[in-house]
Amino acid sequence: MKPVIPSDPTSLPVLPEAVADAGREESSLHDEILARLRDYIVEGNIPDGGRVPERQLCAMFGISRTPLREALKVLASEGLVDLLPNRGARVRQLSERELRELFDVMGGLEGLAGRLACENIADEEITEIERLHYEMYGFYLHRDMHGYFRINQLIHQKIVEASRNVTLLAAYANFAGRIRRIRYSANFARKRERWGEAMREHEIILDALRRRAGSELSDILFLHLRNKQTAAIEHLTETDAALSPPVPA
Amino acid sequence: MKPVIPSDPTSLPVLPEAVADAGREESSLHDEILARLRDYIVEGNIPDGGRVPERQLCAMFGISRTPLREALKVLASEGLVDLLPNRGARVRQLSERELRELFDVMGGLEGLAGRLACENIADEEITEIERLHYEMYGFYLHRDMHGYFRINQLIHQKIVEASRNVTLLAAYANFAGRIRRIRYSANFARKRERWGEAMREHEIILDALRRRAGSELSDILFLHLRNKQTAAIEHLTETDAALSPPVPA
DNA sequence: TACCACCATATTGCATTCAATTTTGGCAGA
DNA sequence: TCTGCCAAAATTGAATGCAATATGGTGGTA
Repeated sequence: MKPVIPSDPTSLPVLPEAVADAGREESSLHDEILARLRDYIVEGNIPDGGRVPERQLCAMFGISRTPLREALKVLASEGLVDLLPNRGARVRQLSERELRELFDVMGGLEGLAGRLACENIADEEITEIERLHYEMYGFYLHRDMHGYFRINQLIHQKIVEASRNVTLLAAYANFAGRIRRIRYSANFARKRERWGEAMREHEIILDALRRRAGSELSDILFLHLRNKQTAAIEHLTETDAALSPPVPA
Repeated sequence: MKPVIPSDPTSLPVLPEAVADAGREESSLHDEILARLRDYIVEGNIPDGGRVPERQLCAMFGISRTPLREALKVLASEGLVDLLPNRGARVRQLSERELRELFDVMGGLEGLAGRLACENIADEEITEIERLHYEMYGFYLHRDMHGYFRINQLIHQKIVEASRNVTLLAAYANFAGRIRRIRYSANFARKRERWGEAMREHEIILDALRRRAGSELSDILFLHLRNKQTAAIEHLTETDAALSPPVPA
């Protein structure tokens, strides 16, 4: 008398987790679905502006429509999808303007994080970030973009964590999720010259953090994100123009 | 065979809107319920940490549990309520720590708004804010706290709007909603000395805005909110100690 | 041939229903 | 009287069903 019978594997592609997670009778199916659906969308499995077919996803996840619809409402409030009355959900496609806005908000949040971090960070955390910084510098010298980016993300994450503000951390994660789709493609957009510039900015960031100059760190972090914004927008408009004609509403 | 029979008015208090809104067959019932429920909670109709009784609210709003539960999920993602598995929703009671964090995030967002406003604000908008500023100063001189506060909120709102960033505007509104309950009670917490201090800060804010000194404005706005934070926390701990013993989980 | 009206189908929104977990009340035993 | 346990009631989580709206296709007319 299992409550959820995983949908017939022969009829529709069932994601592996649908079966694998049967073991962990944790808390709520809703949260599970929410996280899975968010990942599914963020990872780009549905084209920009494409419909999010309720019934199909239900079959895929092996659940009924109720928890899926709840998850969709939450994702809509997070800004990942648009919910048209009586016309279903569509994955929200970010206009260039929204992308700019998101980067600016991320910049503001990181700036805030830096300011707060200067108040609260422990010396050994600074040491850890210094270590990461030099590790990243190594990747820069070896022109290892992948490694560079991994450490880069980690440093920013460490700064946000050092703010000791879990509310900020959650908001940051939320906004980061919204641009993650873009970031995937923009990761390797960095022109060489921008790369060096970013590296220099990171040195200033580290310096300000060492001196615990909150206001200064706030400024440089915002500017750092602004420059990321510019690079991402440039990359996006280039690839957009090359690849995808505007999707009809 | 009407699908929804509005609950018997004699049995439970039905909010007036439940009947009044029958006329405007607008879009989704869900959004309507979401907004109404959010207001209902924000306005403090449910005690801090108290249970949010699904069935009772359904009766009150005259709907079934499905849309209400959807709304609850969204409110949970907004941080207004906690959702305990199999144990229903409780209005999230803000710890002092969370309150501090929220004020800091608000400060960060306002600081960001100020920075962006300096880039984008039109001259006539500055003139308008100046006008509001002097109007507020009048209320200050006449010791009219209510009027002062109204204009104060308006000025901050105008700055956020001048950022020309609707994403930021939405995030700001979200966080503002979370502390609105507190603000209601903290509105009149301002000590006289703090009041003068706030007024001086506002003059610096206006000055930085006039000179479009973004980084400077960002700093002062954050500090301004920090001072508000301190005042609110002081007020809250005072009244908390006086009025309410800690609510058991 | 192009355009519009109309009908069949699919999809969505919400209510209802059912299973499962928690909570409560009571009872027995210490 | 207090404690532990068990059963009944209440409440939640998820599935299903039904009405309303959108979608897509067909036929008729200009």
